[in-house]
Amino acid sequence: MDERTKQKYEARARVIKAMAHPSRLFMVDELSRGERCVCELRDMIGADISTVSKHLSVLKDAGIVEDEKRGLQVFYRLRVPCILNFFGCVEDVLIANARRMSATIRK
Amino acid sequence: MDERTKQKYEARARVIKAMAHPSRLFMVDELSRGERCVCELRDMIGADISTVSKHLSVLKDAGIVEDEKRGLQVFYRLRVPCILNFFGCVEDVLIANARRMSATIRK
DNA sequence: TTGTTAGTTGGCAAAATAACCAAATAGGTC
DNA sequence: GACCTATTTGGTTATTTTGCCAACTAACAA
Repeated sequence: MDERTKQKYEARARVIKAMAHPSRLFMVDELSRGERCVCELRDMIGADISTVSKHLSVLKDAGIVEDEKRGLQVFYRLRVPCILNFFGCVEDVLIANARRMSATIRK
Repeated sequence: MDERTKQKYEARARVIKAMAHPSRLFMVDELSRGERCVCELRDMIGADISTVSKHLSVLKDAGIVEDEKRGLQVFYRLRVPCILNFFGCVEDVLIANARRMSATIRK
């Protein structure tokens, strides 16, 4: 694998890695319904606000969300809505896994 | 966030996390073109075969690939082809990022 | 200017990942 | 059986990721 190809997959992996956490996945899903401020997400997730803020900055660094400060609050929104296509397929994988599990149990 | 919701996002995150590595992303891409044995993937990736094997077992545990032993070799193939939809959107994010970068530089 | 609220940043300890080597296993060949 | 080859598994070390707390900044209000 040449250097250029390697870099291509590293760049892709950075984006996917940014979503590879339950809280961040939840944020993406929630932001798909419209912008939210950090405090709203903190209330929904129930973690320390500094934790939520860091998760959001991971998504922001990956280019998945963007932020806008209005008054005291910072609102985040999805920058690339197609990111939602992920969920459909991930769900398919989970459904297939569930089927496999029950098939295994029956054996 | 109630326990059930939390578990839903944890399950999704496990699938996405399984793809969140350059080598594993490459494997998924490569397997989309047809099944490959471990040694073929090792040759393409250039890592130790034990490393490649462990990456494949991560994908397998997540339900993304399945394996079949034939003779001495073990062949892996995609179990859920829709996983490829990921790439299109990830690419969109990267393109948007590149635009943002050059816009920032111009400032 | 003092206080209050919303959010970010730095630092730290715990947990999870990654890559390699060595050893074990499994399928074949001689 | 002895001997390859392909792959998996166990163990170790290095690196990265997480989550919390405390300290800091920004916007606004009294």
